[in-house]
Amino acid sequence: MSPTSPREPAPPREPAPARLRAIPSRLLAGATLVADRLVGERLAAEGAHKWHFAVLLTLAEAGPASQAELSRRTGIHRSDMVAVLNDLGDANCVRRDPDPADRRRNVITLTAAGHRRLERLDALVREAQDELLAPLTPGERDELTRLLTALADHHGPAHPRPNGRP
Amino acid sequence: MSPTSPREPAPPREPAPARLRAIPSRLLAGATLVADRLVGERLAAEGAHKWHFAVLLTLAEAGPASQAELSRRTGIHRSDMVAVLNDLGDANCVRRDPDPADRRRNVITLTAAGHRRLERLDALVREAQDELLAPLTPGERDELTRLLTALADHHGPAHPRPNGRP
DNA sequence: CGCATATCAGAAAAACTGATATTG
DNA sequence: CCAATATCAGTTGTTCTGATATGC
Repeated sequence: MSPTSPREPAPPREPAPARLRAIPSRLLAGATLVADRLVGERLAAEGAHKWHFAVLLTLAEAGPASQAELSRRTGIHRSDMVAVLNDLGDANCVRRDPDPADRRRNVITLTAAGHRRLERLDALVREAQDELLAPLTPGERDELTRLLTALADHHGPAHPRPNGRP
Repeated sequence: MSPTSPREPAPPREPAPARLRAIPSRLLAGATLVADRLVGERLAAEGAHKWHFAVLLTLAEAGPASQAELSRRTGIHRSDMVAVLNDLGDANCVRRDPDPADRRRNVITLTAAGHRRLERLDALVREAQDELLAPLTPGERDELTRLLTALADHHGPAHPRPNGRP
């Protein structure tokens, strides 16, 4: 049950070469790994995944939407959105009603329970961010966020995109 | 063959909610996705993966090592190291000799061809970093690297670690 | 015996592909 | 007829688990 239970005795680490440690893409990957673990462990303790949080927050901020809209806004693939909404629906966090104006669509709406659930998950996610950024001063945290936002703005929405493989 | 060939017509993007976009762990994940694509595409064009680069660089900087040492230094799992070294061995980039002092170990050594291969891959990786960091000034690039290094130093080696799942 | 090493076979998680039926 | 939507079934990629044989 405890999400913080390493079962292997923490392998002794040997130092990675300095040149390897200084490569930005590797630093990013490492930080993302830590961040995903901090967020994931906390959400898992509540039986949730980051997808649920992303969908709930998107509904709260942008209002009811079709599944395709939610997919584009959160970056979760349309095929995977179905299961996420099944989970949220089973927990009565969202309603899924056919759109009378366009009967291909389902209108996904946040319920009161969904809003409460979001508040709980949001607290956990904020906690995780605090632990992640603990070694930085408040000014440095803002600066990091600013720099990462600049990267996101420049490179476009960094959601998973279609594979460019033949 | 072209690694930059999106085959789906680039789906129209709807804006992600501001609160979602401002979460550091999500910004990190997005930047990592972009970074991995930039690096991966370039290396794939040479028939390489980031693992090959990491192993070659580690050998060049820290000298010959056993597979277990390489695994701990690069963060690549021991089980996966085998295939990576098979690839590098097939391309004559490394030699894999039994260690006379400890016959459980293989001593992995960088060859001259491996060193040339590293130089080529290193140029591609540097290129990718430049494209990734293009929107930032040189000062900002250093600052980003500094902040990410602080995170890495604080949270320990951010290599994939054993799963804390029962 | 316990522990590390190299290796292999396969599970698990995540993202993606492709097909389908339905509706605009 | 073509485009979008929701859904399902299956594939690819990567990482991790578990087991084995060997040697310290």
